[in-house]
Amino acid sequence: MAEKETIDSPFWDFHDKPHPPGKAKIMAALRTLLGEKEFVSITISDIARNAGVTEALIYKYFKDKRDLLHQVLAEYLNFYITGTENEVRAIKGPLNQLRKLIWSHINMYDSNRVFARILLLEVRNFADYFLSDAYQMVKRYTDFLLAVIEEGMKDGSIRRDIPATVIRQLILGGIEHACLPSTIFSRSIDPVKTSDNLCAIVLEGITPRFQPAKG
Amino acid sequence: MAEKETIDSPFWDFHDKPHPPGKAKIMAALRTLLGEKEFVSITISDIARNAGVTEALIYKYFKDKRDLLHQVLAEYLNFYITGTENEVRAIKGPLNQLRKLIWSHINMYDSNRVFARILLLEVRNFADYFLSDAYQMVKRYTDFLLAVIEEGMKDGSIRRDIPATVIRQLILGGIEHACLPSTIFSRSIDPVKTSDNLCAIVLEGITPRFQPAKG
Amino acid sequence: MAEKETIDSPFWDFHDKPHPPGKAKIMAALRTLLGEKEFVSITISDIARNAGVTEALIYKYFKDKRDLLHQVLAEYLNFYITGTENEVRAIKGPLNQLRKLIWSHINMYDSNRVFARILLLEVRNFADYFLSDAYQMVKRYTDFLLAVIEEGMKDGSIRRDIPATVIRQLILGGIEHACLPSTIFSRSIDPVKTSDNLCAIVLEGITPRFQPAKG
Amino acid sequence: MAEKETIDSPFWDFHDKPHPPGKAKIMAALRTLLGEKEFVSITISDIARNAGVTEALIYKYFKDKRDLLHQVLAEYLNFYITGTENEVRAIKGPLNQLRKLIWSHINMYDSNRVFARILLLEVRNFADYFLSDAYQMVKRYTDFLLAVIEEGMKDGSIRRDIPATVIRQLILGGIEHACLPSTIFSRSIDPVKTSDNLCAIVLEGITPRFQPAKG
DNA sequence: AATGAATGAGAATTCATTCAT
DNA sequence: GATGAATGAATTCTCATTCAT
Repeated sequence: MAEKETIDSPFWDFHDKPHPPGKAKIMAALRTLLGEKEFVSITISDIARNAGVTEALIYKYFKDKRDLLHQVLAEYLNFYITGTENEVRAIKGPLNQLRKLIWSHINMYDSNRVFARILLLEVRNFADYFLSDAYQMVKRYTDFLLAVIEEGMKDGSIRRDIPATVIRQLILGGIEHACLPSTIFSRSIDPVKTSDNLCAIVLEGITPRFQPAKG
Repeated sequence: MAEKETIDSPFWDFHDKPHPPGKAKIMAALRTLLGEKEFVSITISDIARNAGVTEALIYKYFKDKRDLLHQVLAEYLNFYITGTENEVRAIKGPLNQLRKLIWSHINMYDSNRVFARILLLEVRNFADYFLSDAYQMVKRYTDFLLAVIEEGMKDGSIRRDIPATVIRQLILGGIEHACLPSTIFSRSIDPVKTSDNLCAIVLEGITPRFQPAKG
Repeated sequence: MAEKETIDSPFWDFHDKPHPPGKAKIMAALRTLLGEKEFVSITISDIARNAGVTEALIYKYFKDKRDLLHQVLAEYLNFYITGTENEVRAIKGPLNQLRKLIWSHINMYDSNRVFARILLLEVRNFADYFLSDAYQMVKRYTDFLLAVIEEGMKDGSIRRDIPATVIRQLILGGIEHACLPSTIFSRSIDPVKTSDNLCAIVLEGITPRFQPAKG
Repeated sequence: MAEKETIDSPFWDFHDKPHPPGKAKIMAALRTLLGEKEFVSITISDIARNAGVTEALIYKYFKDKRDLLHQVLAEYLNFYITGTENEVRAIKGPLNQLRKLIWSHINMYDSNRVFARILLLEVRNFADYFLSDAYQMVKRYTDFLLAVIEEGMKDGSIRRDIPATVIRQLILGGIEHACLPSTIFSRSIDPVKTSDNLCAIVLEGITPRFQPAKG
């Protein structure tokens, strides 16, 4: 998962126009605090103190507390999704690509609890999330996943009698199902084992097979 | 799961001395509100308004907001556990009893989302829960489960080389794993299918079997 | 200080018509609690709990919290003043009577911190005190003190060129001055030494003396 | 006692960086209210109303009600102590300095009842006082007093056979004893007479004297 | 680009008190 | 003579947010 980049430069530098220092400090502060407690119990005052800026500055850059969360999320998602897309494209064969995607996704949840919790828990109940850039990034990601599946249908490696969107739902649901409890109770996930298990079931189910001759 | 009783009389009437009207209204109000939003975002003022009482009355009957939650929980658990114990005792054979228990448990989570969410999510992070009556009820329940397992060991229907507490943990963990995601995202659970799956794995694993002759 | 009575029967039984049990328990509870904390931080609920009665009963017998305080005070003052008057009357000579009075007063403050604090601190800032029975008792006491002084003026043992009320004020002020710091900081008072010191100054000042022949 | 400064500029302007207007108004409001009633019965809402600010602003500048009290106190003490130190240093001879110190102290209690009451009564029962800046100022003051005494020992004007700290305790205890009742009952103190009396006893006791030849 | 000052709305909790029975 | 149920007004404190500079 893009080890190169994380060593040279963290994902929050990955921008055309880098953030002004204050904005960057604020986002970093929220990231830090999310590692310590839930979003609801993080206060603007916490964030400001942690960032070494005044509370007012937060409202210069962000509409409100949730907007800050969404921007932090979008930034991370942009980093993760862009990286993953590139890596996946470098692989041959839709099934192998799916494997890679599933592993990457689970591995991301495991190695980045903060974002796992935000994505799986904090963000979904609020309407404004679905209007945010972060949600746009997620859509870009699921569109990419869909494209991989459709590619597999086109080249015959994935059965065509189940709608691609259903298959996508199955995969995303499976990942979620596998990672949610660990995320909630802060247990670690074994990404290899978990993705292997999931692939065993899912890939088995979606690949076409010889019709066994009846009778 | 004691359908009969829920028709004639709801579980919150199940008491020798019924609650004073105000207390009952408060508990009912919390139950209602928990169906609408998370515990953290329910305010005392919400509860009071919903119950049609003053905020002060809540503090007459409950130490604080969490104590109210625990009492609501304890009341429900008392109802559920007592009912389940009776039904399970009426069944012959520890394995059948386990089956019944597992199904009841999952079915309770499915048909009572509010309590499922409280038990699986809201309550665990706070120390005072473990001092509450509600937790005592849970302990009574898990003791009962343990007793069923031990009974099975005694009569030979459950293997004796795994500690009973480990088996219990396996069952409870399996139930949790199966129900948590549905609970969080308010999806419905298919209790029969879910418990069948779980039983298939668990019961298979804990019943003794003929040693296949080697070679 | 009336040891006999305190052994046979405590002062709160000293009434023509004894209190109904609930009332007695309430007053006893306040007395107890005053030994533990300030009046302001004693709640009606504290008192009720301590007395083993309901809060409502307190309002059956007392207009409000301060009225309860005043009644407790009045009861004690009645006991103390009646006892002291009798003892003082049994003594011959106004100067000896004054001595006795001063000692008794100081000794009461020392051996009964609760009442010392109430009288010296809690009660004075509130207008309703001066309308209470307790204040009437205090007036009876200071009247008695005045009478002793006037008796001394009549029989020539006390000088007549200072108004009796001024002398009384001197005595009461002296007692207060001597006892207040100990009361506030919960130090013990040595009644004998303290009253001896006070008498040395006061009695010296108020007794008539030979006019030294001038020049 | 630095009369000059109190005319030109009140002590609460004595700072390098003056307080923000809101903070100053809050502190002034508490000072005012302390002249009217006890600290315990002054509410945050009282203070805010009196200062013409919102209650929330109080918590911007002060941790809580007691912290506000301590800061008000510290500010006054800083003013008083600094002024007194300077005046005392301008005097020659430790005994004269002690005289000045004692008079200043008593005079301060007399002319500034509000602070006298806080220092003598309100503040002592609470642990956090002893962690406050105000207490640090008091310590600075008593250290200064000790230094004067030790200076006197060095130059032979104060006897060396009593520990300096004991002498200090004697002086401070004497002042307290002399001022407490007047403070509580809002009577005025005569600083000259009171300090003369105190000095008569104390200075007499601590100066070395010719040993009278025995026999 | 950033700050300092201030706010309004509302959170949990406390407490003296009332009243019908 | 005593209780059980309930209240209203206050209290301390929190927090997201705004705005002039």
